[in-house]
Amino acid sequence: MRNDLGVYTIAEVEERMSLSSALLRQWERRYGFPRPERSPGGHRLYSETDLEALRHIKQWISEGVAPAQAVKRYLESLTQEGPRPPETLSLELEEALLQADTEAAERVLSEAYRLHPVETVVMDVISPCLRRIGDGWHLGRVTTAQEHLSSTYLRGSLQSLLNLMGGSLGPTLVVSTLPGEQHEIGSLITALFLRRAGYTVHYLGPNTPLADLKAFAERTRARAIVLSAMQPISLESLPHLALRPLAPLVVVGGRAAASDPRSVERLGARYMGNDPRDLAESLSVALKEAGLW
Amino acid sequence: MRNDLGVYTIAEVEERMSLSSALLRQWERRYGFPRPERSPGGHRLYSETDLEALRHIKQWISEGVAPAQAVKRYLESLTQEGPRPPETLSLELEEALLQADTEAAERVLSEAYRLHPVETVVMDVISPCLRRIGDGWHLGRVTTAQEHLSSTYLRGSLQSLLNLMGGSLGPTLVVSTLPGEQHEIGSLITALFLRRAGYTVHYLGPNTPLADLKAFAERTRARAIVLSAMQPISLESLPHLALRPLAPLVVVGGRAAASDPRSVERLGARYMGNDPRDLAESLSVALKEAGLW
DNA sequence: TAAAAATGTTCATAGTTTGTACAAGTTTTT
DNA sequence: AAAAACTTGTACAAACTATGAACATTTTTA
Repeated sequence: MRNDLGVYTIAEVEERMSLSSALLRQWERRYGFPRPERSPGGHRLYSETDLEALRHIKQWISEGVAPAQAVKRYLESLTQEGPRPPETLSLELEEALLQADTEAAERVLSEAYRLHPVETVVMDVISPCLRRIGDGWHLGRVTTAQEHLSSTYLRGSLQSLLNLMGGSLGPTLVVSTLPGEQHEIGSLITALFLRRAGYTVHYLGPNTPLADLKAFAERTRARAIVLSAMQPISLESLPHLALRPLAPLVVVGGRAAASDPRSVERLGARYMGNDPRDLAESLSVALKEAGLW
Repeated sequence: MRNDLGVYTIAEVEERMSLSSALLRQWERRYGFPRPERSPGGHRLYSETDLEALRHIKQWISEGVAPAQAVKRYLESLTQEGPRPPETLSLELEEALLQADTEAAERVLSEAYRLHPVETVVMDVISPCLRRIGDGWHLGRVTTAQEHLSSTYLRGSLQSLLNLMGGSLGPTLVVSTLPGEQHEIGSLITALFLRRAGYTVHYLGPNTPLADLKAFAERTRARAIVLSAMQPISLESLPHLALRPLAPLVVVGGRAAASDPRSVERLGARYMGNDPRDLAESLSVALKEAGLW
C-alpha cells in the first residue's frame, strides 16, 4: 500500500534527517530499529516509511523523551495496530464528524495522538479535515449544521490540547482575532504552536476589542500580539495604524492577511506568512531585531 | 487519560519541574512517591502522570503546605474525598484565571474532577466562577480581556469534557443557541448534562440558522431541540411561532427565556426552567406526554 | 529553650546511556 | 583498478544516574 521499498542509502538518510550514520547503525544494533532492507552486498537501504518513523522518533526526543523510550514507543505503536497515516485518519475524522458521530471522532483523534506527534495531528489530521469540510460547505455538499458541529467539536479538541499544554518560560505573547471575526480556529492553532515553541501564550479567544487587548498586553508585559484575520473587512474597517500602539510588535495572520499583506502594514502590523510552524521562528527573529528578546 | 508510560529521565523532570534530581530521589525514598518506572539499567523513567502529580504537590508546597503533607494529600486525593470543598476550588479557579495563569487553573480543575463528580464541578466550581467573573466585568472590576480569557478557557474545558463523554443510547437531541447569541456556555453546560443523563446529544455550537437546525434535526431524527437565549432581543426578533416547525419539541432556556417565558411560548417553544440538572427530567416527562419517547 | 524531626543539599563511588571514533574488510562507483 | 562509501565489531568518553551517607537548616515538639 505504501512506499516500503528501500531506496535511500545511509548517507542520504544522514543528510535528510541530520542523524549521523554511526548513530543510525548504533540504534539498529541497540534498539533493533530501524532495520532497513539490504542491498545484495549488504548495504542498508532505508524506505520512506523508515524516514517517517525516524521523524517521529526525532520529534519525540526533541520533546524530552529519552531516545531508548522514543524508539520503544514507536515500535509499540506499530504492534498496537496498523500505522495508519495522517491522511487516512483525517478522512476518517471527516467521515465521523459529517455523521455527527463525535464518539467515533474522539476515537480517531485519540489514535492519531498516540501514533503521531502533536504537530502532525494538528497540521495533517485536523487542519485538512476542517478545510475539506469548509470547502464542502461552500459547495453545498455539507450543511451549515454539519459544519457547525464539526468546527465546534474540533475547536474544543484543539483548545483542550492548548489547556493541557502547560505554559512555558519564554517571552509572553497575546493571541486573539481581529474584532468582528467569526472563526477562531486559526488563532487557536497559532496559539498552540507558539506555546509549543516555548512562548508563554495568553489565548483570549476571538473578538477582543483593541483597547482591551492593549491594556491586557501591557499588564502582562507581552512582547507581541498575534491576531488572526479571515475576513478582509476586518482589516479594511480599521483606521490607519490602528494596530501600531497595541504592543511593541503586532503580527496579523490568517487568510485575509495573506491575500492582502499591504493592508496589514497599513495598520502598523506585520504579516509573517500563514504557516503556524514557521511563525514561532519568524517571531523570534523579529523580536531579536527589535531588541525585545 | 493519556500516557502513563515512563519516558522522561530525571534530568528532564528536573528541568521541567524545577525540582532538583536529588530532591526527587529523596522524596521517593522518604515518602515513597513518585515511584517511576525504571529502565533496564535502573534509571528512573517518569510518566506524564507523574509530572501532573508533581505539579500539584509543588503548587501546594508553594502555598505553604509541608512537603510531607502535600505528598500525603495527593496520595489521599487519589482515593478519598479531600477536605477542599467546591467553593474553595471555585475561588481558586477564579483567582488563577484572573491572573491569566491557565496552568494553575488546569491544576485546580484537575483536582476538582478527581475530588468531585462532574455535575458538582460544573455547577459548583465552574458555573459560580463564570458568574463571579461576569459580575466583576459588569462592575468594571474585571477587564474585558480577563473575561475573554476566562470564558474561552472554561468553554474549552467544558467542551473537552463533552467530547470525552461518549454518546449514549437514549433519545436524540440537538442543542444550540438562538441565532445572534454571543455566549454559548449555557448551551454547552446544557448539552453536557443532557448527555450525562443518557440522551444522545448533538451539540452544534452557537448561532445555527433555524432552517439548518430543522434540516439537521430531521436528518438525525432528533426528538427535541434545546436552545439557549441570553439576550432578550434574540427572542423578540423572531416571528410568531418561528420555532414551532423545527422539531416535535423545542425547548428554550437561558436568562432571556427565564425573564420572559411568555415570549418563548409565543414562538411555539417551551420554557422548562433554567437548571440544567432538572432539564433532563422535565424533558423526559414532556417527551413521554407527547408520545415521543 | 533544648531536643527531635523534617527537609533540602552535597559528596563519593559505581554503573548506565548515548553519541562518536577507529580499524579492517567488503561493496559500489568512477 | 582506484576511490569512495559502506559494513561489522569494538572501544571510548562525556554526560547522566543510582545509592547511601553525611550535613546544614529550618520547623516542630517536648
